[in-house]
Amino acid sequence: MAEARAPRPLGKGDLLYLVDGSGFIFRAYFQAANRDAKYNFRSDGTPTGAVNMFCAMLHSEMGLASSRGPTHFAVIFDHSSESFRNALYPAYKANRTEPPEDLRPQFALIREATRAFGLPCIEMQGYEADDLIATYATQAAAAGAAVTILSSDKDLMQLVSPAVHLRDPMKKVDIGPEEVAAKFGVAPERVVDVQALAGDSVDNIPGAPGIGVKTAAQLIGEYGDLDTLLARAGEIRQPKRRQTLIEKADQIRLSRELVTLKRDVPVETGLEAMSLEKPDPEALLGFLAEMEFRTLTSRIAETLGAEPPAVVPRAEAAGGSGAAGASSPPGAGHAALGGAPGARIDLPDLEAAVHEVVRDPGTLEAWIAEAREAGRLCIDLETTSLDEMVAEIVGIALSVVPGRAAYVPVGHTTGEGDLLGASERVEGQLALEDALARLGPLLADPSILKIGQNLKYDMKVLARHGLAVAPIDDTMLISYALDSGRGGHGMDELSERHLGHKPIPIKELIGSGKSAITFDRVEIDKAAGYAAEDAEVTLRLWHVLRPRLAAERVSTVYHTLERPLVPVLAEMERAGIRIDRDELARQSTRFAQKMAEYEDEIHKLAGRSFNVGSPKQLGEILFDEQGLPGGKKGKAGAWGTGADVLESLAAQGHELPARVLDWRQLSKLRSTYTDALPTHVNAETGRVHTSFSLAATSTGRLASTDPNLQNIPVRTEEGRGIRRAFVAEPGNLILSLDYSQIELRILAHVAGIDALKAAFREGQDIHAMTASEVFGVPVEGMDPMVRRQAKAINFGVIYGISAFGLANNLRIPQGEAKAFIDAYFERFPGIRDYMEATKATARENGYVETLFGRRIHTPGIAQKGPGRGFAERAAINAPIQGSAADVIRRAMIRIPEALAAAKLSGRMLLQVHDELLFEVPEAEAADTVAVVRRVMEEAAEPAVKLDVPLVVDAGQGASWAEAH
DNA sequence: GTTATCACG
DNA sequence: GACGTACGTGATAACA
Repeated sequence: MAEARAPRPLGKGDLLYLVDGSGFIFRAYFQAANRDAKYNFRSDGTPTGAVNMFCAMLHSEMGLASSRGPTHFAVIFDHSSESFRNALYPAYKANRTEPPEDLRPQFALIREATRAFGLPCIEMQGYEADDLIATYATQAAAAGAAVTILSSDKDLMQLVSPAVHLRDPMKKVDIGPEEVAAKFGVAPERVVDVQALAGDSVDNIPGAPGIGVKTAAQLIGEYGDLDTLLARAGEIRQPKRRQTLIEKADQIRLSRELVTLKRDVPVETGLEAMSLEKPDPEALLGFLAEMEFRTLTSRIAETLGAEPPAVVPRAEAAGGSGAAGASSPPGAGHAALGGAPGARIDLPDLEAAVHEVVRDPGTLEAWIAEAREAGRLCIDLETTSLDEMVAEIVGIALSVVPGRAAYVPVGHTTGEGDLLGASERVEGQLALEDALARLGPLLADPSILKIGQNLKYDMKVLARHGLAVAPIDDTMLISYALDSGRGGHGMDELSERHLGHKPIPIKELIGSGKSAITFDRVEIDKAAGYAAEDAEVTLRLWHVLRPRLAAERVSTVYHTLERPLVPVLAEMERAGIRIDRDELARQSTRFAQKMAEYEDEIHKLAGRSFNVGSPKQLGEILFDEQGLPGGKKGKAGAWGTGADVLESLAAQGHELPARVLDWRQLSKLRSTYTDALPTHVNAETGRVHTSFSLAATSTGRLASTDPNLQNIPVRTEEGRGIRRAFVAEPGNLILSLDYSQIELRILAHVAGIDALKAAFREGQDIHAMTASEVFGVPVEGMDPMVRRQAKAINFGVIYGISAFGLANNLRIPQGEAKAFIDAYFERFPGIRDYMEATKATARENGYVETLFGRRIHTPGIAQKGPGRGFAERAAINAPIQGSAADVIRRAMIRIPEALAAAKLSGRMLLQVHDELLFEVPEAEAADTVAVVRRVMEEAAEPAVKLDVPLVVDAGQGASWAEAH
């Protein structure tokens, strides 16, 4: 129950937000149009996009979740286009245009929305919103309160004072007296004088012809104020200006009257009525649900701690029939959707989609026929596990046209499984094998496009049933090609970003954490609503995203680097890699013994027992109790105990940190590798099957998960032992082929550094050569330390070098690091040029590109503050890391066919950024190396002809340790 | 769920 | 002149 509003007078310590409602409306409208105009309608056709954005903006500005938000809040609107100013000057705002057609019906709804939020909604005949804002701001400031006006209208800048600030709701910048002075060149009190002189073409204020803001500010600065200026106009040197000011004095005074806001409007609503209260959930959520804002309804229900009401699409409610089970398409659109793939079409309302549960072969065949007719099909499997190697199919969601989707349940069981696990198959489902037998030919049909979100998952599950899926289009990968760097590419995120719709969270069906159930135990009707929505949303995303590929010139990236990799990775992942569990168990035991010894020693050194694995406790021991030097607390107030800190303490001769480092290394190896890897062995295949994410990184690299096989230890002897457990089947060998220095080679190419290119062509030691050039020492008999430093510089360059970073890495003073960098740039000025050029590109375009055209967006490069340096270094690194990633992708795509053409039976197992791992029959090892090496070294061609050779090193053995 | 740490290229 | 920084990832344990 909402409490009755208690009027609370406003005074010192209070903060009043005054929203320029009319400005907000236009912002909301264009924001919505920008998002995706197609979805800005309620199911009955009422345009609601601006209402939706307006509500979202209000919600965020009210700051209900925060305690530092406003105490008072009001939204002010223009009553009509006429005001007292028209009496003064009939042409006032005469050249304003009519609001857009689809915005006009939203004005009333927006006022309704404001009231639903429980906010005063204020307007007055004869006055503009700005006058009311001026009046309230003046009153509030006089009462000692602070005021923030939410508007981007520069006419309001005259109101700014220490107590009254202006804030642009989109740009989120706060405008105080200093910012006004920066913009107008005068203090806020004199802004009207400047405006009076400069005039305003938007509002049709005449002003002084030939005088703009710059000149006006200069004149006011010189003479103090407008009256003085006009009185002493005769003194002005420039004849033309003098004449204008004398002749147009009346017009200028009139202009000032027009731009000066009225601060004494006889307002009816008092400030006390603006005290901000929590909205009445019933009224607000009711309104939002009526508008059919599903995402906003649930989000706001969450802030209010209330139950979100059901959102029932009007069209459907009016039609009277339930959604599920209806088999005829809604009147909208089927005919309109027959266009070519990716053609621009009008999508029917998402909230009104029809979800059909398919329980008999005939209905499934009807859907299959429809897909054949359309030439495409969106598919999404529901299964019992995220692990494709064990997942059982529970249901299949299909969609052919937006607006309709089907769910074919095949493996649902009774949810009431008791502790004995007794759960029975639910009646009324097609048999899995029957459904797959019918769908199989469709999925393999080369004339039918299969659309999905992360189809690699579905393809792997289907492959276990002997089904192939081709050709495909993957919305996740389309998004990745288009928008890498702009956010994630998961379906829920894409739906919110592009469709303005929040799909049903899986949590609502299966719960989360320990109490989560498997999908087969979800009721069929619930599952259908969820699954059908996913398939339909995916198809809608395809309609929205696919045309952008060509329009934004990233089709080639998608078609040559993303899509063809899907079947290749699916096969690698399905192959898996054999691990020697006994070897890992032996190592684990050895590590455990060693750790126990270290632990005893550590506790003795500390003088008491504690959890060595707790950085917090360790920090207290080292820095509070033992008082060791060099302690630094992080932002959380905890002592830093990272390896770098402990190493420097150990280097000073302290034993405790040295032992902790030893302990930590073993702890890491044991928990992450020797103990965790065996749990990932698949019961059926006896091998470990990682999953490669295609769209996880911003640069085009893959990422390996569950388990991550791209970070198996190699740098230390102890760690390298883990690789002995990655073994080939008897009679086979592990092959490892890796690109030598690929990122530096790409740098030499893109930056066009002749000396580096030549060094690579001649096969020189690139770090030694760098050292020789930078430090002026001969390569022969070089001090290994000097080479190490040059190596660090080379890596630094790839990362967007900074003196701080290099100093940290080499543990040298920052000044020395800077001298190194200066010397380096002195010798290789082209590198600095390249870095500057890359930053400039990123600033101009908002993205950088790899050699193969992959785009990596760099939002954040424009911002000020510490974030920018970050974004700049990422922008420098991205084309280099990304081009290398593209090269190995191209190689991977070609390798299966190259092996097949050479009649070689070896399998590709893993990719580790610049390395590929294979398992091959012993007899084929030499030939396989030859074929793969050739493909890898030529991978850039013919798209790009590198000025430097790519060189691939190869190794082989019974295990990864031997092959590397 | 977030943070600190550490494994890889 | 100060600020805060090497690029890109994922898994684990501790802690809240």
